[in-house]
Amino acid sequence: MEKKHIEIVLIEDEEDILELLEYHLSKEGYEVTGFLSTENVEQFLEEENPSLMIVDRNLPGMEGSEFVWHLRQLGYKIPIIFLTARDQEGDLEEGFRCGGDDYMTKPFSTKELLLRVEALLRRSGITASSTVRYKDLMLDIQKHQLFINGKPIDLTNLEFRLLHAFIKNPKQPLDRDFLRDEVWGNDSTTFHDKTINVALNRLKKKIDPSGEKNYFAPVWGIGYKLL
Amino acid sequence: MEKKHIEIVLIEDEEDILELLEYHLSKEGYEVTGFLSTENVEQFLEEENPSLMIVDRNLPGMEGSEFVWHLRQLGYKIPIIFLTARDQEGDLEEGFRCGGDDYMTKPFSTKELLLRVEALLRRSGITASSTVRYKDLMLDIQKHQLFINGKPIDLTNLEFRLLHAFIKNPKQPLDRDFLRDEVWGNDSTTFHDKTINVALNRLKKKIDPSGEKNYFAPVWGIGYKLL
DNA sequence: CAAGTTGATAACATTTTGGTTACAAGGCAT
DNA sequence: ATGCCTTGTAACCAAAATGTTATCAACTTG
Repeated sequence: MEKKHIEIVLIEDEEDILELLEYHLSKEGYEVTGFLSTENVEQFLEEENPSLMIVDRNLPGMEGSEFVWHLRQLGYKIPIIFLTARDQEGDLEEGFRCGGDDYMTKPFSTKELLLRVEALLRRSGITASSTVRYKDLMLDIQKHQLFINGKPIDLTNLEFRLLHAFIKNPKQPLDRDFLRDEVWGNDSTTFHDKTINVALNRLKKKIDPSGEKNYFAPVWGIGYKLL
Repeated sequence: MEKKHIEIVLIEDEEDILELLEYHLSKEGYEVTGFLSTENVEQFLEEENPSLMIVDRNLPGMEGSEFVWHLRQLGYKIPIIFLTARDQEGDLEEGFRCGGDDYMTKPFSTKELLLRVEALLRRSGITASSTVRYKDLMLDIQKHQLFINGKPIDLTNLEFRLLHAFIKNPKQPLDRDFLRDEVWGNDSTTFHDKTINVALNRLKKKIDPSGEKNYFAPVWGIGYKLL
């Protein structure tokens, strides 16, 4: 698996399990840092900026949930998955209450953990894949390349930013001010009314020359929306 | 439990379970809308703007995961929790792959479901529904769109502002000066008496062409009110 | 009921906004 | 520098929204 450049912190006092999880997560392309206790983790968080944490509830010294609560108090918003050997509801509730996002009971399947990691990263807006899709449009963020039903379409820089803005907010009317900020940058003092019209027109013509797909619809007096 | 003004959609074909979950979620203060199949759900999503969906994987007609995949293709980002009676890893993987955020296997504890709902809402940043309602009128502020009994009605900008002013102050006579300020903006120096009449007339005709609903009533010498 | 005032409605005029095209200015690679 | 590509600007037209005016109906008051 290729590198994803997504950092995951793993806190687990049973060394076997720690190593096993490190192995599987690394194999998936995540950059994993393992800890046997909560010690030094806070310092690590100050320096690095990991995307997700997997924490055992049952740790020596400070309890996992207590530690997470502490982090949340400090303002850390990092997504957290709890692991636990116990299965009582009280524990589960405590785990969620202190700010956990997901909770898995040992023994669990590695596959499920990986899926939950992925889902949580997705929901948190940390995209492993560098592509965004909408209907038959697929936008490769890194390559600045659009694919329509797999067919590559070259976009200019402006067209790319514009389409990206719309795909990020599908079905929503985006008003002209928003688009000006998002696509052109708010620094422009002189900004002509029709600049957006023309830019969108060019984009429409490029991604749908025959005009049969109707990707965009004008919202009168507001702006445009992606259907 | 007091109202939270958070809307949850529930799709589950076993009526017992549907009712049970509706009961528990309502008791927590959520506004729940239950469906026995995926039918009509898409239309519902167009009109309302729920914050979360709970979907059975095993539905008559369209599979739950297939349906969710479909929604994701259309650009819906709504958080989704899957329910399933099955327990094979393949199913679980499919559930996450098609865009689910969490996955619970029946039988599960209601408590855990509630906790997971809460955690997912927290992580998603709860979107307070941007709608205003009055009787069978529902105004979606973000979409700039009016729905009457679920049927979308396109409004012009002026009509939208006008109706918004009335829905914000239902049953209250709004005088012409107030409406001028609120809807037209107080900067207009030349403002004809009949402008408001004509504008409201157009609005009335658009939202109630047959004139049977009688949304508005004139208040002689003052202005109008929404009944 | 009569007169005056206000509202409803329809037709028309004006203004605002979007679509489209052509052209010009600037950037970038050869 | 030359030529191509990108992007902004302007001009024009079309469409939509909104304003204006005129006429008639409804209401209020004496």
